[in-house]
Amino acid sequence: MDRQRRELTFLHTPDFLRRSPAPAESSYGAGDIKPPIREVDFFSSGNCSKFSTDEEEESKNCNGISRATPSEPGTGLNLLSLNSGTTTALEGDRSNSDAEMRMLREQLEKLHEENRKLRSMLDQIGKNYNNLQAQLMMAIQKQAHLNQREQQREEMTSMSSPTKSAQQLMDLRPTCAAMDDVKDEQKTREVSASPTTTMEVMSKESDPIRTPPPLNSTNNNPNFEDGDRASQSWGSPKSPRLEPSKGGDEQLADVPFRKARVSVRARSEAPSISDGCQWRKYGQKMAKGNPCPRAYYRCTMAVGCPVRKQVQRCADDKTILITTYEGNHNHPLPPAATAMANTTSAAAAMLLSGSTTSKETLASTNPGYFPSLPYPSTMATLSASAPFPTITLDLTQNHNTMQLFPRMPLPASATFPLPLHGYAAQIMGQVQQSTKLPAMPLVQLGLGQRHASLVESVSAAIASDPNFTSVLAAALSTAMGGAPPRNGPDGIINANNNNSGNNHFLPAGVGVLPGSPQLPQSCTTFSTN
DNA sequence: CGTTTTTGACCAGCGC
DNA sequence: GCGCTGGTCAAAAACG
Repeated sequence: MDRQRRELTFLHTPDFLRRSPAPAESSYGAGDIKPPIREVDFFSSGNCSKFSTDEEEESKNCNGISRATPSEPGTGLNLLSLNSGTTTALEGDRSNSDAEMRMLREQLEKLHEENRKLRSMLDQIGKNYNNLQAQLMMAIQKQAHLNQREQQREEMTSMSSPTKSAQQLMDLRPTCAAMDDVKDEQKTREVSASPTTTMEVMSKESDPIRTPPPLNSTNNNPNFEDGDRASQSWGSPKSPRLEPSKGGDEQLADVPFRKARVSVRARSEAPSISDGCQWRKYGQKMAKGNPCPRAYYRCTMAVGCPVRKQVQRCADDKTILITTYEGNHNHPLPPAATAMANTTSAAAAMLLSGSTTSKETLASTNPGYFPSLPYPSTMATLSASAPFPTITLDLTQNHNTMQLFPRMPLPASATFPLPLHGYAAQIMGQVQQSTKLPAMPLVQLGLGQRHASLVESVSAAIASDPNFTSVLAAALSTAMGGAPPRNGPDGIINANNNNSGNNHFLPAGVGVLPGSPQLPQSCTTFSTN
C-alpha cells in the first residue's frame, strides 16, 4: 500500500522527473547514493495501470486527480489535501473564500493538465515499448526460419565447423531446462504460432507487478539452477567459480555460460548507476592500466543471490562509468529493475546463443539482413575473445536516441535495472532444448554457429530501430545518477560504440524482451579496461 | 547495535 | 616454480 501510495503520488508530482534520493549503492565511498524511493519505470509504464497493482486503485488513478495522501509532502496530492482542509476552514471565514477557491481551482486544473500530460507520455512510452517487442519477435521468427533451413544444410555438410566446439559446449551444458521440456515445448509452439500469441505469452510473463514470480521459485524453476549453483559456490570459501571438483562435461558446459557478461558504458558523475537492485560492496581493487579502482558488488536483494557487478571508471575518460553484471538473480526484481534487466538479458542471451568465436564488426560484415542501419556504428558490441563472453552496451556516444524524451529531465536516481534475469534465461533454456526440439523456431536461437547469424541479425534489427535505441538510451541515461546526457547538442545519448575498452564492438542486439521465468544465465556487464 | 564499507590478505589462473 | 593479476574473503572501521 505504501508503494501504491508513493506511485500514486508520483503520478501527480509536477516535477516527478526530478532527482530522487540516492540509491543504496556506492562504489567509491563518499557521495553514496541511496536507492530511489520513487522510480521511473519507463519500460513498464506503458499505461497508467502499470503504476498500480490494484485494479480498483488503477481505475482511480487513471481518472485524473485521485485521492489525497496526507503523508506525501510536496506533491500534488498534498495540494489536494490542503485544498480539502482549507475549504473546511473557509466556512468560518467567507471574506477570502472566493479568491482562495479560485486559486485552488486553478491549482486543481493545473494538476489535471499535468496528469493528462504525464499519462499521455506514459502511453507513448508504452506503445513504443510494445512496438519494439513486436518487431523483435518478428525478427526472431523470421531469422528462425532461415536458421532452420541453414541447419538442415549444415547437418548435411559441415560436421567439423570452427564453431563446433562452442556448440558442443552448449549441448553439453547441464540440461537445466530439460526438466521443463514439455512445458517449454508447449510454450515454444505457442510462441512460434503467431506473433500475437508470442507477445501475449511473453507480456504475461514479463510484468512483474501482475505476475510476480514466487519467492521460492528457485526450487521450482529449472532456470534457477545456474543461480543456485552459483550461490553454492559463493557459499563455499574462496568461491571456486570454475568448480574444479566438477569434472568432464558438466564443467565444460557450465563455464561458458556462467562467465557470460553484459557490460554497459555510460557517462555518469555518480559513483555508480542505480539499477533498481540493492548491492553490497565486497571488494575494491586497483586494476592494471587504470588509475581508478574497480569496485565489486553483489546483489543483496535476496540471500544467496549470485549476481555480481563491477564498477569502474574508464581510464581514458573518467566520466564514463563501466559497469559489468554477471549472473542472474534468484529472486523477483522490483518493477523498476525489470525492464532494463530484460533488455540486458536479451543482450546476454544473444551473446550466449551465438558461438564463442569472435563476431567483431557484425554490422559491416552482415549488412544483408538490415542494410539500413541508422547508425554508423553500434551501441552494443560482442566480444567473445575476452576471457568471458561479453556484450557491451555503449551509451557514451550520441545519436538521435532521445527523441522520445526530448526535454525530459533525467532523474539522478531513476532506476536502471541491469542485472540480468528473465527472458535471457528463457531463451537459454530454449537453446538447450534446441538440441531436442529442432523444429521450434525460437528454440533454435542458440545453436552454435548458425545462431551467430541470428544473433547478429536480431541485434542489428534491434539496433537499427530508432525507437529501441531511444528507449534504451533513455533508460540508461535516466539511470545514470545525475549525469545528464552531454554527448549531443540536444542532450542526446549516442548509441555508438566506443573503443576505449578492449572489447570488440559489434552491432549487437539489445532486445527489450518481456520478462519471463528467471533464466539460467542472465547477466549484465560492464566492460572493463 | 545492526548494516555497510574499507582494506589488507588470500587464492586461483595464467604466462614466463 | 615464480610473479602478476583478478577476484573474493573477512576483520575492522564507519555509518545510521
